[in-house]
Amino acid sequence: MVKPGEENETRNRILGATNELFRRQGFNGTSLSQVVKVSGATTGSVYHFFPGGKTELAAEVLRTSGQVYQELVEMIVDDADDVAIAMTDAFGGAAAVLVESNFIDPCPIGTVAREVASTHDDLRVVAQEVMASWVGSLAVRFRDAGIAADRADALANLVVASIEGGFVMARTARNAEAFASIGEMLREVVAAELARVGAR
Amino acid sequence: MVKPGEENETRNRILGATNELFRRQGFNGTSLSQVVKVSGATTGSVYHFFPGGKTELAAEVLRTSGQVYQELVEMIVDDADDVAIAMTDAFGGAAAVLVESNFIDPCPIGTVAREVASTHDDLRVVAQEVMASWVGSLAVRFRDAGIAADRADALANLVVASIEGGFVMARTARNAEAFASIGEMLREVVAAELARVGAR
DNA sequence: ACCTGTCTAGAACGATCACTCTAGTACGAC
DNA sequence: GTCGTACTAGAGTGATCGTTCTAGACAGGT
Repeated sequence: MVKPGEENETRNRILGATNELFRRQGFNGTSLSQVVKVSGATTGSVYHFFPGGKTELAAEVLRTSGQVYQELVEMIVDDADDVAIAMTDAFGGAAAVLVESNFIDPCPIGTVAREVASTHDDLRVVAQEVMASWVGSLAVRFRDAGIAADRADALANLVVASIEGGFVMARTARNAEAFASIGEMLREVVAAELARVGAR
Repeated sequence: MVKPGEENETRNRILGATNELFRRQGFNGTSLSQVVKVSGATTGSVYHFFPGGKTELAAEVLRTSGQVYQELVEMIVDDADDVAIAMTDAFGGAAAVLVESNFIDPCPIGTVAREVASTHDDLRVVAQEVMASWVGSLAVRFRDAGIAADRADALANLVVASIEGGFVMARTARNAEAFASIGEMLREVVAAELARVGAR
């Protein structure tokens, strides 16, 4: 019996395996038989924990991994000397992860979102909520640094788009140099904005 | 009998149908039976023109649509008053296409690239060549506007990443406002770079 | 001891996948 | 006319897909 709030180990193994498989192959490229094999669970367990099947499983993967990424970025920003430096910290860290993982996609959300946006509206909405949350979280921190609300929103959108696009490019080229250089450009852009508002 | 260099109509219908299907559903989400149905061709014709099957068909779609996009962007840049204005022109145009097409993906390359980068290395290489060509084409135009080579490269990478990431966000949110705002931010970034080199 | 609910186990289902194969049509060359 | 090539046509292949289903294991609560 699992107490409320407590996490089930098999369920977590299924989520972890699916996350990794999505990052390599996307949603349509990943079969439940692969999930069963990699996670070490059985078909029965998968449908026990995710009665809605592959779609429900995917939704949960997007939500959990979206939150992990948000918390990671927030930690990086809050630990940095200012929000401009945080850009190179975040992009540099992600670049290192890309190289270490042999250019597996660092994040399943962008891939899955683009695959299913026209075919699985429920998954599209989940991905949209996750991305909106990222943008909102970043915008708050830009505002806290003294940047006006509308500029903070525009900046946050640019940063999130650059991360997603940078993942595509780095993964495709199997090379993270361009990715790191994007982080450096964003550092300059944010720094210029901070200088404009005479901040910090 | 098709003369050399002449284009075959059925082949083009197959390519066009596959392009559209990839933009809605990606590579793994699109079946050859769908391609056959939408194009009005037959399985025999598909394998006649693309003996390598789905992979060869996909490679050809990526190449042709990559070239179309490159020529479009080059036209926009060359028609604009300067490379900064070209940013809002390009992003504004793409935003309009997004809305008109009901947020079908404007471009199959990013989606397919991310799906298959770990599983179909030949397709990954094709996508990489296409993206590298985009970056190169943009970088040349930034250099022509007086921007130093390394800055031009970094700027071009940022722009291409922002386009790809912007597509993901707009398609997921079914809303192109953030996409257009990214174009405006890039216009400012490029304009600042032009001002720095005292150009044009 | 015996429920009850949670979770595991995996065979089986019909549908669909990418792909192959054989047969046929259309047409220019000669 | 009759060849050869380009192309169309679609039934058939085995494999694998997402999902369902039945059966059983294991744990408290009573």
